[in-house]
Amino acid sequence: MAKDKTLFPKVLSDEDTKFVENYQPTDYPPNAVTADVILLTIRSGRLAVLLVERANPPQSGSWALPGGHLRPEESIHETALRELAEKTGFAAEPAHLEQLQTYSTPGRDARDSKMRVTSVAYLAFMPDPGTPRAGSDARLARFWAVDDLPEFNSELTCEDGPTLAFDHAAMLRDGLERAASKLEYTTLATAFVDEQFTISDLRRVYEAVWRNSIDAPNFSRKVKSASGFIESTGGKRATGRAPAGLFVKGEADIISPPFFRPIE
Amino acid sequence: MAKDKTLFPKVLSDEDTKFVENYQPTDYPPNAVTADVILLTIRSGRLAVLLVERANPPQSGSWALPGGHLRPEESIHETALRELAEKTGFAAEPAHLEQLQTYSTPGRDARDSKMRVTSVAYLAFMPDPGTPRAGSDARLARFWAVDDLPEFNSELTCEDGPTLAFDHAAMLRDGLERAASKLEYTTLATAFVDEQFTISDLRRVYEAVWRNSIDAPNFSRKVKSASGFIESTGGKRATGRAPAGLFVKGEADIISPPFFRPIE
DNA sequence: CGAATAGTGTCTGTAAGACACTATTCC
DNA sequence: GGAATAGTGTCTTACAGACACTATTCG
Repeated sequence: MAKDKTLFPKVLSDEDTKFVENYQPTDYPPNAVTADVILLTIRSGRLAVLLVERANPPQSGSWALPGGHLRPEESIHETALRELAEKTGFAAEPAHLEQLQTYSTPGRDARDSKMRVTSVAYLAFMPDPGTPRAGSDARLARFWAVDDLPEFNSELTCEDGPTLAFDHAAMLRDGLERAASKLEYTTLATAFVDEQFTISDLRRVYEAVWRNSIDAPNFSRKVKSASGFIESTGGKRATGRAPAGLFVKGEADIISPPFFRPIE
Repeated sequence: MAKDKTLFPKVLSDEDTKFVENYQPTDYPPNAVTADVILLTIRSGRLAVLLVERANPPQSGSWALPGGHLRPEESIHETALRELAEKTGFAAEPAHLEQLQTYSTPGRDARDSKMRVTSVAYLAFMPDPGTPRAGSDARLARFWAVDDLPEFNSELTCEDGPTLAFDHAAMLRDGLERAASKLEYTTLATAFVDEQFTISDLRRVYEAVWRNSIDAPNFSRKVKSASGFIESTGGKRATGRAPAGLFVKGEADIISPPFFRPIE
């Protein structure tokens, strides 16, 4: 189809072939491109983000989102997945990974005086994957509940938890907003829970991400009537007090009509 | 405030100062970072996008979104504004400019074999600014109605209009979707009209971007009841048959409750 | 039994969309 | 008058949210 032709022109014009042959990358100002990943999960009913303690400069010793440099042969999306695996030792890919935004303000990285560093932030969701193990140039890797981060909870001070390196606090802020908004009109809440889940599991995802409480009866009816959101397995889980129906994700990606956050 | 500290660390640690001093950009694979702008406007009731005919390789002679390289001292946002001004000669900045997405698939640019080219796409809205004049490395610059582009109208063939260079068709597709969705929950439709406008002007923006027709009576009531969307100037415009009330943009940026596109 | 959770039914307010109807201007 | 546009009123349907109520399990 035509899309392939524009995306990957297999045949270059003679002019372009010559142009590329004579092209000297060193004639241009140097740039670095990196991917940083905001991996969110739900732990004990609280929204948590994966952070690593940096082992190397710049900002060695401070906490940051896992990330690293684009390699010549990979897409930036692949960079995000690779860095996540390297820095945390998770075998499983996140249930959802999407590009968030690109950050390039001059001065955001100490190296900017010699080479501009442009970072593409990615947003990822997955069920609680347990404890990460720090890899490559990370000293530590762990999940932090978002409201245990001083920059996201005005009741805490810098002494109470990590403050973030670079502009990663801004990235996280944008990621949290995107996550909250995505739950409104997509079925991505299911990316936070196991393959089989109860409606209450799903409701707790919404409550953690939206930081509010939701009327359980109304939520239950809404989810069941949104076509393609969830499908009953017929099974029951007796973990709580009353046995709850078990469900799996349906085929739909979009909720119609959307669920709305209460207006703040 | 804390945000400034993380974004622009004025004081580097000794370790970081040393690290930056010893940093050799040429030790790393070369990268280029560019900004490409999807500038949308409404012309004769139709949604139109600004394209330039490329004067230089790669893909010289084909039509593309205006764009160019990040310079060492500027943010990528500033690159977008600068390239737009250079390539089209518009004195006025667009009424709205936001980052859309970053494109980095290997092979998207012929130069990728020597240096990866990562492009940050921007989405811009403005009232019809008249005819652009081609500047810097553009042979021609003009607006194209989106449904005069063969890649966006299945009834046209390549003979009937320009097909887009690189992956710019994918960018435009994403931009159109973003624009349509932004009109649902923001007041950005006002970025397409002059400072003073009638409710029908605003409705025609929605109709052009959403590619549908909207019931005028319902639209009128909805816009007027959405607090902060528009404010009456008291004036009237007699251009049409019946005189229509004139309005300016209100202080709100978000429409609550949102306007919804009809489900396709 | 009492507490906690799962799930039902029912009511109210708000808003979207359909559409009949009136008002104003230009030809 | 007739066509085009601007703007009103009103009706139906749908859904969000409040909340009373029942059912099931564990301590």
